[in-house]
Amino acid sequence: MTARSRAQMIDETRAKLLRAARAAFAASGYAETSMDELTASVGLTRGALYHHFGGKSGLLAAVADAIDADIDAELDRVASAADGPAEALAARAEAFVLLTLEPEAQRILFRDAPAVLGPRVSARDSACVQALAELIGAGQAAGSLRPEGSPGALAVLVDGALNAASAWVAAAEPEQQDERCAEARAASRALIAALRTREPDAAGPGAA
Amino acid sequence: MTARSRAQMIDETRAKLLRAARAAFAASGYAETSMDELTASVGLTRGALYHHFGGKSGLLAAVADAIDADIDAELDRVASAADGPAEALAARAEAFVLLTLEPEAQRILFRDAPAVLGPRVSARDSACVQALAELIGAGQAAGSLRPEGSPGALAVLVDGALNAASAWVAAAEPEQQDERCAEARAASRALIAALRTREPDAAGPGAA
DNA sequence: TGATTCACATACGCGGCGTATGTCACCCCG
DNA sequence: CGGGGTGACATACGCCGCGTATGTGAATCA
Repeated sequence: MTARSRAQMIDETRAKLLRAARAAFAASGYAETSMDELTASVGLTRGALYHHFGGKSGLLAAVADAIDADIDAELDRVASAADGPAEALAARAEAFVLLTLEPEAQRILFRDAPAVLGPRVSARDSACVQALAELIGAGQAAGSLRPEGSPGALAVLVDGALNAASAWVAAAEPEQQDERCAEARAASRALIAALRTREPDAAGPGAA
Repeated sequence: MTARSRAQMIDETRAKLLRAARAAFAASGYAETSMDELTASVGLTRGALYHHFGGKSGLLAAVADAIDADIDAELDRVASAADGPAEALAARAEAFVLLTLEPEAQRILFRDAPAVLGPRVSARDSACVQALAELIGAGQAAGSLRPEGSPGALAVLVDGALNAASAWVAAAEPEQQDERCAEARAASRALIAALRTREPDAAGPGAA
């Protein structure tokens, strides 16, 4: 029983750091979060931090990865209900704006991580972008999405648009929040709709 | 002659700080730029910095404003040649991706400024977003752009998409840069084209 | 059971920021 | 035209936070 308690302790240490960092970064931001306080808050010191994550930015990267994975998983669940890539794309877009309104995504994924980790990292980051690219490619192949533009590039654009929409909503005063949210979702829907071919797949490819 | 040299000296001090900061922030990033070195490089001390800009972040804000204004002005020139809002929108989008490839825009406008100044500031920042919103509104009114989605929200989305496209190109390895750039421009064109109405303004509203 | 390794804690030094305070030149007004 | 006031900086101080080098005790393995 103690045989594996070693490995368990390690995992738990990592998990504690991750959880605390996720909360602290979301609440106070990366720069304003002291690693001394962070580690002390879970009964550790900075030594553990540097051992497991290599430094403050390594911790940020791990946190960002976790959040991105969570969001992507949730989007997958949402989109799996839709039939056809164009529908799935629309579903993902709509859900994305809502899912990323929390400080975790806003502050960590959209603000701090790109700045600290660099765009190269934050572009690759996205399981979300990957998923978008695949859906767009499938939609183009099925004829339900306009064929102009490569799936990869379009995915980047769409992801950027959705990120901006989400940030725009989150940046609103609480009173305007709901109004902006509706506006942003409508605009997102319009943008995705614009990418679809106007004639349904009349004589187009059959099943999707 | 010395009568106005006082005000001139002040302006020149500000300008020296601005210029040095613009170069240093673009080259090394905000966090890695020491204000001691920055001010010393133009023969001043941090005292001058805090006097004129209130602090490091104030300097960043001033630099970001300047860059944004430069880009917006250039985009205005480009778009003024186009006839009709939809054409102007397309022209701005295409030019935007190219104009923002330099480190000044990439590093300062897209990376550091949003993170340090906050999204509220960096959303408002954009003279560019304003311009997009006006063009979209005009295009919708003229019938050359699809009417779904509010101009304000769509402008945010389009701006986000273009920012992402630009960052995506800039993040590429030098060898892939040209290829990605072409791809990004094509995708941007496709996105804007998708927002246009397919039938020209056949029996639509007359004047803009 | 002893040596080794690993997961942390401790200790140190440095740089950078913000602020409080000082100083000197210019401006205004009597 | 000269003295007080104001503004544009420079100087000095203290603090915090990071990274790294080093120490230590417990668990693992031979």
